[in-house]
Amino acid sequence: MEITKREEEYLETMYMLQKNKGVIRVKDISKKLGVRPPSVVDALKKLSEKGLINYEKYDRILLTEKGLEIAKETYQKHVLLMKFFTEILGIPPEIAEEDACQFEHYVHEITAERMKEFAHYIQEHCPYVLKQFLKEHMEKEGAKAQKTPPK
Amino acid sequence: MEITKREEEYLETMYMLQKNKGVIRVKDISKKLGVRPPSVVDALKKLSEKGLINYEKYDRILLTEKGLEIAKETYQKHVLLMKFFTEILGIPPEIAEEDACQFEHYVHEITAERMKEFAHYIQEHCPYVLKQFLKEHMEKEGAKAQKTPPK
DNA sequence: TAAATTATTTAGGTCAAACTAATTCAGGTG
DNA sequence: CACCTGAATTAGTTTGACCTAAATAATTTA
Repeated sequence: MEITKREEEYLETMYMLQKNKGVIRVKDISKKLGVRPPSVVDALKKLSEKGLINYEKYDRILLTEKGLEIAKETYQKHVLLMKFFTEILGIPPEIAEEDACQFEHYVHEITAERMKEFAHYIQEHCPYVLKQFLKEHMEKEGAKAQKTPPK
Repeated sequence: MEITKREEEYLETMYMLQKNKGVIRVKDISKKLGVRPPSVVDALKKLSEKGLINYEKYDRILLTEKGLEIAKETYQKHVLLMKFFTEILGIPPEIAEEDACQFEHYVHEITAERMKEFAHYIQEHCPYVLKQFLKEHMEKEGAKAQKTPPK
């Protein structure tokens, strides 16, 4: 039983819903992933067969031990990538989000780990250089944001 | 006519074959992408319909203007990501290769661009810190490499 | 509690991307 | 030139991931 990238994404989404809303509903998964409810149900059936969630129709959805493990790993990579993209590279959150959402499913463990280490290392050893880099590159977006003036 | 990630990958592969071998053959695409020849032929037909290659069966394969453009863009992202992973993070080439091969199809323009700028910036403003970081992290792999002693 | 609304599920497709087995073509050799 | 081999192609399937339309269950509300 192989697990696909997309299934990983479903698990991660369910994990976050569980954390934030307390329950996992088809409708919310559907909204988060931008797919229609029937697609979610298809996915739930497969995940259930693979023993990654407990799912009986019209009943509440729960991640199993194994499912939770995968979801957490994925989520951690997501967080780590987000931090790197926003705090080191200064990428705007919405864009960083999309990049992280894809890369988290492909990136090797070693690369993810190294990105985290690098971030710490730079923040520790040359914080001013980093600050300067971010300042120079985030002015642009600041300017863009001004184009749609408040109020 | 949308172009898929996989089609982008086919185009990039063909571009590299063109550059390295002078001609593009089904067999070589097949080998590079790890798929069987019939799958390649399927892909070629679609790419042809989309006007990204010139393809008549049993005849030589050529990228069109548009196909070449996409191939080059993808290839450039690939190179840039490879540099970042190997020169900044110190990831071993084979692993960096796989990460780049996926991410190149998803990464936003701005993120890719920023990675390049960041690399230059760091190499310029704190080369010694970077050297030290790479040194510390590449010893491990050096050690691993020793496990299979030469000769 | 019966009716209306909303959520979920089933049934039946589509499309991309792969596969195997079988066929056709092209180039090189006896 | 006929044959052989390897490359390319066709035909027919499979699987993952999605969709729409229709049916069913659950929940809210009058």
